[in-house]
Amino acid sequence: MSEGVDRAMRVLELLAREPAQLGGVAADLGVHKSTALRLLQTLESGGFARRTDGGWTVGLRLIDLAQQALDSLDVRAVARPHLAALGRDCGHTIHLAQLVDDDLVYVDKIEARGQVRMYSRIGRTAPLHASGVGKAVLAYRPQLTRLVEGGALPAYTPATISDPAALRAELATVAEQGWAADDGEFEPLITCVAAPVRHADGSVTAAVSVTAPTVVATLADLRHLLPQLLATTQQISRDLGWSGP
Amino acid sequence: MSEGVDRAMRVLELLAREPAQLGGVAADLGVHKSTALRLLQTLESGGFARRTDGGWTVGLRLIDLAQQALDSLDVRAVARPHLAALGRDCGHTIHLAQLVDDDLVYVDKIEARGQVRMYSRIGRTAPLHASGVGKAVLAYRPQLTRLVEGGALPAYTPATISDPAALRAELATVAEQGWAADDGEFEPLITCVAAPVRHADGSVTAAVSVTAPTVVATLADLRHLLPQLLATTQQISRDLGWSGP
DNA sequence: GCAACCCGTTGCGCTCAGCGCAACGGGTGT
DNA sequence: ACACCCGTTGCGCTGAGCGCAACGGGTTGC
Repeated sequence: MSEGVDRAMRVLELLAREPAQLGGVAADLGVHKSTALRLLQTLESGGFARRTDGGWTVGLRLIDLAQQALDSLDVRAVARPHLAALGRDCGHTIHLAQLVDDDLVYVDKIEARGQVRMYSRIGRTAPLHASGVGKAVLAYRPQLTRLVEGGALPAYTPATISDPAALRAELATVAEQGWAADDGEFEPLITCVAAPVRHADGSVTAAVSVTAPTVVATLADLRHLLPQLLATTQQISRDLGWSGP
Repeated sequence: MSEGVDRAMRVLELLAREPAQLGGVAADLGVHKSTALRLLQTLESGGFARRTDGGWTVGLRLIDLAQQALDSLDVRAVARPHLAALGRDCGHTIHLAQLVDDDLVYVDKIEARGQVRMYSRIGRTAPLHASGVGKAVLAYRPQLTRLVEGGALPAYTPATISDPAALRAELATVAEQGWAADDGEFEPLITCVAAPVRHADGSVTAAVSVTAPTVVATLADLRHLLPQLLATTQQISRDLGWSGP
């Protein structure tokens, strides 16, 4: 474990939240100002941090590298045009989430018209038991389902499914119908429908969702979009080499 | 200068390009495998690197932090809905580039329908003398123009303006007409029109462009979109607090 | 089935990279 | 003019981090 590198990551976590002055960085790390300064100077030399009027902020090289890493994800590259088309057709926010180890991470997002604020952001994880994309993936991964059921099922809203038996029943329904819904289970007043994306070998490691605030579209409204959603995820799956049902 | 942190940044540069095995990382850094392994383990503990079947790759925490840093850019948040609307209206790729110190960096991009490959990517810098957004910013920043003219003006294509006097004349035209064009000056067969974005104090530190391959739209075609582009950049400027001409 | 090879990994002794301290220059506020 | 705070640098000291040697495991070739 490298102490300097650990500190550097903590600095970047801090600066991503908001710019900070040297004294604030030193205090946050619990080191002398000269130590913090040298660390920031090193990060600056690599483009990972930069100076602003107010102090220090995240450097653009970090942003460039992150974008490069995102662009190299196969699923995202293949899915992008399909997601864009679906977004144009239905006018709602579209998400693509991919399983990474045991976490489901948003890797693409087509935002709807108008300023709709929601939790999801590229790079953030989706709760497996309390999101449409999460349930759309869990329904086809029994081993991961057991892992999730064996852990805590936090109740984010009154609608969250926190009972393992209820979750199992819900996932059986999802598997049967081929899609999942989220009716305010993670964020109140945000609903979505989601469907799984299959890899060439048929395994499910990603999912797509159509999401909207309930003032814009109710779950019933979104269900009308299931044909387009399913067509989209099947097309993405075929483009990934899946030979179909 | 922290050697460990410097190495960590170099590892991330490597992994963003493509996943690598431990031996490859050690060789690239010029250190022992045990040293490289400990460094990777540290990065993994912070979520900046993760293991894959093939070795090591960039971790999703890095992507999340980068997205968070992007989301905190005022210009981007304000501009986003306007760029989306412009993209819908004209059907071409829209860029937002912001000046950071003396570099102009793409901070947002609305991609057109269809798979159009071009150099620009969020996080990458645009060449100031050889791009529409670059010239749209330079035209209003005499000091930066002097800096650019005093340096090299690389010729990326036969159309690149490499002569300082010719660039000065071009920038005078841009200032007069209020917009810039790029007719294959950076990438052959890629054209755009661009206009500056003003901050509350009237200064120019960002620009928006409408870009297309010439097989899709010629420069003459894009010029027809100038009214919408100018309306968009003026609206963004007003939303940033600019009181107008 | 066995040997050779390569991978990732860990414990440990040694040393120099990185630490905090003290001092500095500069800007701001009273 | 003085006090305060900021960012910054040189330097002596020490423990964090280095490479080495050895390990376990998987794969390949014979």
